[in-house]
Amino acid sequence: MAKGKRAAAMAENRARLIRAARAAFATQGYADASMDELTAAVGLTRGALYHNFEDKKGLLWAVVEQIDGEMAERLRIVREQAPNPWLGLLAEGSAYIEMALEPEIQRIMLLDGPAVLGDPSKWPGENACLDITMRTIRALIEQGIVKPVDVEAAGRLLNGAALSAALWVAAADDPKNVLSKAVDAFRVLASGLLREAREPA
Amino acid sequence: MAKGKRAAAMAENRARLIRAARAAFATQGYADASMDELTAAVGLTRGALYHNFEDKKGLLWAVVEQIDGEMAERLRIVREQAPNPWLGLLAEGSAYIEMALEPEIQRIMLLDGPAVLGDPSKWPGENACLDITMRTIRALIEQGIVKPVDVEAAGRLLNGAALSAALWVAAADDPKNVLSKAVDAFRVLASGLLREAREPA
DNA sequence: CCCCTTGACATACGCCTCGTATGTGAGCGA
DNA sequence: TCGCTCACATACGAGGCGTATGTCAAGGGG
Repeated sequence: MAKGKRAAAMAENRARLIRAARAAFATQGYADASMDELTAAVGLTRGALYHNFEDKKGLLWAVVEQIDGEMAERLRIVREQAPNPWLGLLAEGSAYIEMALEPEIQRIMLLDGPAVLGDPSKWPGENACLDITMRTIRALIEQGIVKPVDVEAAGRLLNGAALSAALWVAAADDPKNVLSKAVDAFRVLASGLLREAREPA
Repeated sequence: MAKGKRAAAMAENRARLIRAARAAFATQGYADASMDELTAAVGLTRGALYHNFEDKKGLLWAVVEQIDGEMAERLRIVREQAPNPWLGLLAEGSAYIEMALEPEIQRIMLLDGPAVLGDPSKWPGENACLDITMRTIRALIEQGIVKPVDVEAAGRLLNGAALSAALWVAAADDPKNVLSKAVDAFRVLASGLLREAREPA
């Protein structure tokens, strides 16, 4: 039981730093987040940071990977609960839009992440959200519900549309009203993928 | 003739600083661009910068406004050259995607801009690109070509899809091939807006 | 013609932050 | 028990931003 005492403590501290970083990055933004304050908030110093992570960017990488995994899991659940694949795709889109309303996701994943770490399509973990969308589209094409479009292209554009919608909703004075408009528009655009003009039951 | 000698020189210096900032921000990114180097590159010092602009962010604001205006003008020309409004909308989308391939636009307008200045939908100049797209959609709805969707919602999602496509193309190893896939997918999504399943001649 | 004000810019300074190099004390093997 | 290792703290240097202060040309009044 006294086996990995050091390692366990280190993992605990890593987790604490990541938790603090999520909060700091989300509220102050990456650039304005001070590593001194961040580490002190969990009773450590910058020494711990640069021992556990490569640098400030490395900490952001860790945060992004964690959030990315959480988002993918949530999207997976939403899709599996839908009555059919097509509605699953639409539900994914809505869920994505709603997730992007959360300040943490918006700030870290959609604003600072791309600016600091570069294009999300090159992130390791392959941007799990996109991966799920693509899988759904592929399945719909195989079932003949969706036109035989390029899967990656369609997935990326759909995600982009949802993201844009989310940012719009997030910045709106009247989020509820705007949210419904955004979801409607998303469905209209997505319907362009359908082989038949009418949606499947 | 010797009337506004001071003012003219100042305008000239302002323009030079903005030009230098466009280059520096595009190549190094906003955060890594040193104001000392930037001003020295045009034979000035930071004193001139903080006299002409509020601060580093203020310089970015000026750069963003300038680029935004240029993009709007280019989009306007593309739209006007199209044979009909619907093709104009598609051409705008393609043009937008292609513009986002330019490192300057990509880095400043799509990455650092939103991260530093906040959501683009709140930028003054109203994000002229979006404005044009919305006007086109409104006209198409009035002509009965496009479904009566919410104009702003449709415009924002279309722009978002195009933006996402652009980032994808920009980061691709094989830009040419990916570009055509992206444009195809954009047209498929846009076709969801059509009242009739088939495109107008 | 001189002086004085104004404004555009340069210079100098303080503060903060990041990254690294060095110190230190607890844990684990021999 | 001795000593090595490693996780972390401390100390230091470099650089960047923003501001306060200095300076010199341009223009107006006497």
